Order: sequence, then structure tokens, then C-alpha cells
Amino acid sequence: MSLRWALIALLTGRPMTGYDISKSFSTSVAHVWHAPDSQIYPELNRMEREGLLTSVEVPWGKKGTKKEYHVTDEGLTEFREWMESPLVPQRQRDPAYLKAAYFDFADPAAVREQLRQQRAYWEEHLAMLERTRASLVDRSHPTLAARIEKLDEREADLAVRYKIYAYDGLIARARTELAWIDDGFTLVDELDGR
Amino acid sequence: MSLRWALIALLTGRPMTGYDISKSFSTSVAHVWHAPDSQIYPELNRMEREGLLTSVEVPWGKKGTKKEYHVTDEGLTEFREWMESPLVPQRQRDPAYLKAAYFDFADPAAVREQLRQQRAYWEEHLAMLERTRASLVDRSHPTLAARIEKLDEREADLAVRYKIYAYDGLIARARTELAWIDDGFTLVDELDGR
DNA sequence: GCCAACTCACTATATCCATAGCTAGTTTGT
DNA sequence: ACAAACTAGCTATGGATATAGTGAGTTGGC
Repeated sequence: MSLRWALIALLTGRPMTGYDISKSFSTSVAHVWHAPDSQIYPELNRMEREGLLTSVEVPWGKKGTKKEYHVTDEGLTEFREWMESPLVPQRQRDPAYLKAAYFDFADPAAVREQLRQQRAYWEEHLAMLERTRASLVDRSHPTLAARIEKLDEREADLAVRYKIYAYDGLIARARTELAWIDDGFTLVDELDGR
Repeated sequence: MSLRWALIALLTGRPMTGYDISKSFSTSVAHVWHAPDSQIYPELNRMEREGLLTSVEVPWGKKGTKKEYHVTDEGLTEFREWMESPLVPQRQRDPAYLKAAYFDFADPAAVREQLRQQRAYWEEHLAMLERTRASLVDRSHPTLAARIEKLDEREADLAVRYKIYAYDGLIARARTELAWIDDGFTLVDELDGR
């Protein structure tokens, strides 16, 4: 259900076609809420039917047309309502922790390999988050830039600061994961007698 | 798909009925992999059909019987294979971060209320994790106790240490969330001019 | 003797989500 | 002139997950 709010969040920046959304999703909202095309297109249709979005046919090339989605006042109102409604806490569902709790069933070499893979993944993820954070700070991030154009300086500052705040949280989380993985290497060395 | 491995993990401790599983789930594996009854019962059936589990009918009271599930050798083999197979990294999908990135759409009072709720949730969650960690350290945790009974001291040590390691990760994660929430209070005070 | 609380084992329904495609038009490079 | 790469907008399928039940047997307290 958060998908629709992620879509509205994205469309507050600028009106977009389904294709634009599916592309820019991966460089912005997807860092907090990933979704594949097969969810995005049907959800856009549903939201239009429910009046949260309207669409405008825009010509594309000589013959083609594309559908540009705009957030309606109703959509914005419901988005604000969601923003202020209580959060449903997420259940834990992380295979990495499930595996870690039962590492004694794997041999130490396999455990080290797991840890190496996780470390590589989180390092890459962290680097991406830091790049994105930097593009928010200098306001070069395309989705953000489009959005703050329409705002005055005070509003723009709010929008930017909260986005940086969200990324700071993601970055702290990634660093915590990396520290935990490093503790894992230490532990397996100790238990394996090195 | 991780559900079946969570179930095998639990059943390596001791054979259990579906009901036992659904109950003890919440105090152990659910901390890393939550699942409702409606997933557990069908999955147990499927696993039995596929030969990962066998079941024994056990009398219950005067007339009733219950079904006790045991992990088969095949189940244990597949569990070990999963343990050593590469992890599929999880996509981000966290409404708390989605909201935080767009806090500028909510008024500061609503933002503070959100943060208070999250703080309360994570504090409680952290306390629970620390209680569970303590029960692992002194080996009083029922699921763990049942499991290490059958093991020699070295194997028991491995099982206990890795479980503590997993909880240390969850605890570090919870502390990171709490620190982030506190940063949120500071930020909203600053932006709201207090 | 009866009720409440608990044990046991499910099911029904609907939505969410992932994987993996498809078709057709457009632009760019050679 | 043609192919490759890209833009556009989907769909089909199957499995995962949440919410919310059902109903029957058992135990313990008063």
C-alpha cells in the first residue's frame, strides 16, 4: 500500500509518464521503496480510477502518444493524510540474520564466503547512498531539482533537509550492517581457531 | 522461500507440532523471520510432501491426536545447502524512511508525533531483543536449551555464539534506528525554529 | 456442572510482489 | 538503408504475505 504514496511522492516533483516513473524510481524512491514495473503500471491505473491522479495524452514522435500522470488535489490530500497517519511497524524478515543465527550448520569457509558477499553488497550500496546524498546536498539530483524549482527558498530547504535526513538514516544503517559483518569475520576466526 | 528454512531451523531444536511451531515462532525465529499461521501450516504440508519433514501422530488427551513434525536427513541436507548458497540481497522497503524523506508535507506537530511513535516502538523492540539475548547467554532460552541438549560442549558453544551474534546485529540495528529518530527530533526543532 | 481459557489445526480471501516476458514505435550510428 | 539501442507501456503467472476468521477438543477454577 506504500507503493501509491511512493508514486505520489515522486509525481509531486514533476508530472511523469509510467515509463519515466519506472526509470527514475530506481535512482530515488526505490532507495526507500523498491517496486518493479509490473506493480507500477497497474497501480497507476488504479490510482487514476480512484481520482488520485489524472493523465494527459502527450504526443510522442510522429504517431505515438504517451500518458503523463499528474497528482490531483485529492491525491495530495490523501498523501498528506498518510504522512500523518500512524506507522505500521515492519516485521523482521531478513534472510541474512536467519542464516547468521544458524551459521553453526555451515562450515567456516562457507561462512566466510557469505560474509565476503554481504560485505561487497553493503559496500557498494553504501557508496551509492553517499553519492546520492552528495547530489542532494548540492541540489543536482534530478528528481529533487525538479521539485524545488517550484518552491521558495524556505520550502526548498525543508524538502532538501528531510531528504538528506532520510539518506543519513540509510547510510547509518549500511554502516551498522558493515560493522556487524566485520564482527562476523572476527567471530568465525575465533570459533574456527585462528 | 526463507520460511521453510526458518521452520527447519526451529525443528532442529526438537520435533514439534504445527501449533508448537506457531507458538514458539514468535519468541525465536520470528525475530529474524516473521510468519503468520496461514503460511506456516500450508508450508509444513508442502515440506512433508517434498520429503523435508516427516510427521508422527501423537495422542493428545483421550481422543485427540496431534501431528509432530521431524526434520528428515533430506531436509537437513537442503538446509545446509541453503546455508551455503549465496544470499539474495533484500530490497529496501521501509515506510518509515519513505515518510521521513517527505516530512516537509506534514506539519511539525505531526512529524514529532510520528517520531514519538517510532521511538516507543523501537525502545520496546530493543528491550525485547536484549531480554532474549540475555536468555541466550545464560542458555535459559527454551528453543536453544532444547537444541544444545543433544550437542557436545564445543558444538553447543558454536550454536550459542552464533545466535548471540545474530541478536547483536539486531540490537545494533535497533540502536541505529533510535539514534536516527533522535536526530529527527533535533532536525524538526531546528527547521521549525525552536 | 459449567464456563473460560487454552490447545490444536486449519481455511478463505485478497493483495503484494518477483520474474520474466511481450509488442510496437523512435532515435542514432554507420 | 539498416540495425542496434532506447522509449513506451504493458501482461501473465506463481508464489509470498496479511487479515481474519473457523471449529473442535482439553484443562482448570469455582
